Amino acid sequence: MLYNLRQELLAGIRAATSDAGYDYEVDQSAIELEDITDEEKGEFSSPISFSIAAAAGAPPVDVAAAIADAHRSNGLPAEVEAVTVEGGHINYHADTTDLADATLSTILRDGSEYGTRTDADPDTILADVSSPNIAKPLHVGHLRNTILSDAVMNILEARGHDVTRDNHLGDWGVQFGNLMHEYTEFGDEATLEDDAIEHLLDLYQQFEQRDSMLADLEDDETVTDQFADAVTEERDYHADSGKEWFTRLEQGDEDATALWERFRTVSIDRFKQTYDDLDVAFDVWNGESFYAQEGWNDVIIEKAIENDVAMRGEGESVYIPVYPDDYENVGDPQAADVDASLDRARQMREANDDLEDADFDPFYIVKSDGSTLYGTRDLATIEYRIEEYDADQSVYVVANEQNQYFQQLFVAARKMGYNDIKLKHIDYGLISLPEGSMSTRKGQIITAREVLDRAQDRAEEIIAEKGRIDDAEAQSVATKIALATIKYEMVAAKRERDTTFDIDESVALEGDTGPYVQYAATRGYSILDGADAAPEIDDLDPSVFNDTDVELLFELARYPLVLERCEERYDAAPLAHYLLQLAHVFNSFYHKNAVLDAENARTERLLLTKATTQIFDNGLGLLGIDVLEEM
RNA sequence: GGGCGCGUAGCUCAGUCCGGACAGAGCGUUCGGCUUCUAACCGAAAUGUCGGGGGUUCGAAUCCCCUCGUGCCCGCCA
Repeated sequence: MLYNLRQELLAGIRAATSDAGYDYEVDQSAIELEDITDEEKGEFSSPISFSIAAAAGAPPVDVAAAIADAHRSNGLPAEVEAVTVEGGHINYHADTTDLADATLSTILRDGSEYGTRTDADPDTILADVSSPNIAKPLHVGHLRNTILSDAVMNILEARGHDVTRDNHLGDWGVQFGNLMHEYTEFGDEATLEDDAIEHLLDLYQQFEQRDSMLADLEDDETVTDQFADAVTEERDYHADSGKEWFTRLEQGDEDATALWERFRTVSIDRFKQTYDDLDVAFDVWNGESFYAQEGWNDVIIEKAIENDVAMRGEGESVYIPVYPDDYENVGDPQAADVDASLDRARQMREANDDLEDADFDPFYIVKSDGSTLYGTRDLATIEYRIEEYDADQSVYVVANEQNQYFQQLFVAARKMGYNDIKLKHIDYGLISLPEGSMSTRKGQIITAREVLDRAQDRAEEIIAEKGRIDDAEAQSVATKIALATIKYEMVAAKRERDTTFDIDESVALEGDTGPYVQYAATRGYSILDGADAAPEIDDLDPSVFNDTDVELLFELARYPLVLERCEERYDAAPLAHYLLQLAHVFNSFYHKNAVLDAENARTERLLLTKATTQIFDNGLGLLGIDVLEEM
């Protein structure tokens, strides 16, 4: 209702401004939603009189009064009771009766659909989500990605779009060649059988640590030349063998493929356990290997050369030049403006002996040894998404350390001629630990498993302390609380922010947490349980509502606006904050007001309670958090 | 050196994109509230040079410039 009212008021202000004799372009920012507790400001307010007054040389109060008068005589929306002018602001006061009636009937009618919308022309959105690398365990960073992705995609679906979640596995690349080398050289069949992921991680870390140690030795000036040469030889032996394995894999070699498939299978089996525990799912698992094995990489390389947007470098290498002025608005199909011509790059290359000095970044799609790299696969993914899905948007939930890479990818994609698709990097901040940043290579990680287990243990402890839940149910309730804790924590900070993940703090169940919201919802259910019959909307008498009731009503009414904001930002944090706020208001509501024993507002407050639990259900549901009847 | 973020209460963070009326929460601190729909709760109090400086504006936490601090990226890895 507030959603429509806002649009109606905007049109009204536009007309009133013009009728009052002012020439001013009224846009969306002219109308603001105010805090319900501030009576003076009303529910919506507009400050446009200040800018008009500044230009017209008249006092803002007079301008505001003139616009308000005009609006009044044109006719205010039915839901608006009065328009007032305070210190130059035009304030619209909603009619509480209408607000109550419209909001409650809408929520109770729409039920689980409340807040969602159907888009007549929905976008087909293909999303890279979760995207762990195989042969490594899931860690806290994957937890943030997976949970944030799930919530954002749920919200985009609620906003009417058609979303396909692609768990874009990192299952291709030279790193797996390295791993095959390490396994054939040092691996152990029995250990692999026993705990595949752990063994593969050990081998991976062994390869990386040896390589970086040898690199340090090479640079060490105190060693003899002869020794340094030996070090280089040793380092190249391993690195070359790894590259060779990957090349064999790309060429479909039987042994390489068999080994790779084995690594991949054990990894996916393990990932699925964690995804099940998190209660998230994906529509497709088109890892990077898919695009390589299905020939999409070749399509890209041919197309790039055919369209004359790529040039050849050393050996077999091929790259797309990216100029510094290509980046602006590159994700937006309407506003992107790239220079696909190779002329500038050719001139720059001639003018500079060294490619490093040229004023463009080469976006490589083929390496000098003829193998592909992640950029090739990402372009292939875009091609595939357009061809197979007719995608309107290709979006990527990937940490912000890859910001620059995605900008380059998008430029390269535009140059390839993918001009009608929206490209969006949904970046999020890195998670660090209290003791410093994480690194899989150094072995400093907290696994997703550890986090889930600790949260579960903590939730079970607290349930035992409260002693309200039967032992039989305690564990499943604890699981839901533990998940609420983790999921809320992972989306509560706005995406862009780096966060420190303190496991002890995030399993605390007080204050600004998922369980706080769950608890409020549970209280709602508990109240509804105490009523003999479900309240009927036809029995609603909005005149009995007091300020506390109206405050809650207002929170309920603005839920759709919150989802709109989430869609705009591709973020779930505004929803998480909203639900927290709703929980606060609802907790105050039932503390201040008796519901079941209300003297003259029992039906009305039951309706409010029912509507509130509905929104907890819907909103927490979008965050992937279950509501509990008891806790 | 270049690029991209971030800097708001002791701590963790909303608000910034689209400038408006006294800058908001949670934790922690102090005080009060469970024979009354679950106290995983509620009420009250204290706490701020919105990193600093300049500019634009009737009006700046919000926009622009400079600066300091901090994180990440700058590989024919992903």
